[in-house]
Amino acid sequence: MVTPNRRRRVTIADVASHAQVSITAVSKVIRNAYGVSPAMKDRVKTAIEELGYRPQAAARAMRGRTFTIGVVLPHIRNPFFADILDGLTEQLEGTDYQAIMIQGGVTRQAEKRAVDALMDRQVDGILMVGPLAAKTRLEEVGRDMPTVVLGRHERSAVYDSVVDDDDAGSELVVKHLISLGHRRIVHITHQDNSSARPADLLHIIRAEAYKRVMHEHGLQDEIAIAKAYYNEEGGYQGARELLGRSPRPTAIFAGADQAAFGALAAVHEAGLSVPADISVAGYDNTKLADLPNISLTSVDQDGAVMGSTAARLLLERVEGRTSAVRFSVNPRLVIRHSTAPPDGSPQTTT
Amino acid sequence: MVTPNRRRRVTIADVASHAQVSITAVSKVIRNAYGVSPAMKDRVKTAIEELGYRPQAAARAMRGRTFTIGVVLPHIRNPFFADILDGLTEQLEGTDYQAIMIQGGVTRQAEKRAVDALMDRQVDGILMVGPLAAKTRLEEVGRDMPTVVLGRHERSAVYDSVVDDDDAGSELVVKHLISLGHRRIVHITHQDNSSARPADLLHIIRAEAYKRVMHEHGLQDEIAIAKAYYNEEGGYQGARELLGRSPRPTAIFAGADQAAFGALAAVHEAGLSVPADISVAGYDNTKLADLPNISLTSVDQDGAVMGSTAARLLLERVEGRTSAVRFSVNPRLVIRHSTAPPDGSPQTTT
DNA sequence: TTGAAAGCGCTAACAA
DNA sequence: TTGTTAGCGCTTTCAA
Repeated sequence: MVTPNRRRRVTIADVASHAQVSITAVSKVIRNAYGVSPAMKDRVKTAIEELGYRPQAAARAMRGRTFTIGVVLPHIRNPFFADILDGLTEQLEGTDYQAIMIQGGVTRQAEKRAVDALMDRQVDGILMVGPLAAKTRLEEVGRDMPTVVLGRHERSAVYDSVVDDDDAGSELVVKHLISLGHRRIVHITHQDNSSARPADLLHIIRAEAYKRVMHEHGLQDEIAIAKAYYNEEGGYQGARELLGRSPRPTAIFAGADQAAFGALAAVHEAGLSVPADISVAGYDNTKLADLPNISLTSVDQDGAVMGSTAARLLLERVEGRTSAVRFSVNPRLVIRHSTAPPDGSPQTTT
Repeated sequence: MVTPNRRRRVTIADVASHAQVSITAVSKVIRNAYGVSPAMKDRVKTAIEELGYRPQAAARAMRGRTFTIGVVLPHIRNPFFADILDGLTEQLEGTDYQAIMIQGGVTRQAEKRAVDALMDRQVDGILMVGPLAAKTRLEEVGRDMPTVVLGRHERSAVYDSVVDDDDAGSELVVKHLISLGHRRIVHITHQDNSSARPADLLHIIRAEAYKRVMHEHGLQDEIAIAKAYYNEEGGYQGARELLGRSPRPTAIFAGADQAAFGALAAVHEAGLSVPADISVAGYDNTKLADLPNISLTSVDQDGAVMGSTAARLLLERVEGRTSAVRFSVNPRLVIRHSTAPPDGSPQTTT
């Protein structure tokens, strides 16, 4: 037994007395502030090393920053969020900032609790990924602290936005299916719990783009949308509902890969095969979509770039920027084996 | 524009003056401490409501708790972690505690940074999921604060452990394959970056159990293990390596579902079909394993129970328990369509 | 039952 | 360049 019980943490005062300097001097060194001689800096740094001193975020928070970025994720089950987080982590690497995550959950109430929890903990900035809250609430948060919102399309003057061009991405999928010769193309969208203006939500935008493109190709009578969830279960339920239509659709466009996986399950269960009997496409281009036995046609939105950009914007705000910035990534269609012309019809181009 | 710029946060002093009581009184009320009359309590609660007061964690941290539980996850790409987190969140619901997550990464150095970051932020307790650190380091953490370690098998007197019986789980899979008539059963394990004693790591235990059962059935000459990673890419690489053996194995047991998905990809790519040409099994029983077009035989370890237990143990420690507790869940084999007798051989039972 | 006051570890204004 | 000192918002003795 090396140490008996909980040991007292080394404080700035310990470092000061060990280095025989004032507390201020130590504070200046750890903050890289002006007005310290190289000699002083050395002595202090040595003392810090020797004692293994680390500043306590709580004490710093009382006067200044916590060097903490709070990230609110609805949940961690969507692998796309991992890409975002990777980009964010990479961008924060080398800075003094640390990202902490918190689950926002699937209700606005839980999400508010999560955001409040981050504010209570005095994070320096907050990144909200696909939040449910209304714009007014987001602006409330944005007024209280540096804020970046990822995945919502409204424009605000008080927080920054990072989005994918969901309208363009959705259009890519639908046009691809139409060019393969499909007409009975159906869509699985997300049943949200949001109080946002519908037009600002990515799943609504994807669904609207689907409708728009169908219209533009004279296929308005074929439009059919299942409202489920962007997850396996939702995709399964949605596909079951849509497969029950008569005549049966020849292509399913799920608004997210996770839902597309569920749709694939429903299709198999119905004794149909992909893509011979029915084509399936998703959105997000998750790693799983690339597995040969799934090989799902999907839309790639660069999550890592979204994450690193969000981090950069957040740090800029922490450093003082107050003007709002909006960043948009361009989606890219990744065609795989889950989409093909409908039963033997020749491939045509529109 | 409702508020001009960053508004000052409501403090305990604001509440006190608004309620015309002392700061101490307010403090007592928010802590549910003894010695407050119901009348006082009412007045204070009303004032808190009216002002929308929320205690600042940083200030509380200077004297007492932060009501924060820190969770270190290697990454968030493994859906099994989501199950753990769900259990943890549910258990914390209703308490004043909030869980925050931080990515530990894949190197010991990054993991240490993450743990240090949590300590700097004065979390009340820490849950480490599948850490890479050596036992000595874990005990160091455990001596400094309430600690629960999930997924590591060593026994410690200073922190609690939550584990799956990986030996039993692995045995279930291998015996299942043997009973189907397989002999050339190979295994994909994880190439770790840990400085832990090998025997304490779950992937080593799974691999050792595989070897043990093979031995027990006289199949020691068929043992073959690929060291890759517990993710899609690793499973793909590992399976490619193992499929190159001659004669070709008839069954692949991947130590994790994620790796099994990659293995399925490699098998398909090799022009083989599952389970006709080769059986594949995984571990973790993730949601994806249940999709009909994957239908992966896997081992279920109840992640939600592990997560909620971890939270319970952590809160007990925060409340003062110092004796160490170890909790183990029993794995359960879930047989699906990815495993079957090898090419037409009759099903036998061992 | 109530409240005054000290102090947690740090930052920053100010003085030397 | 260096150090003194006044808080930041809470909790917790201790006295009234």
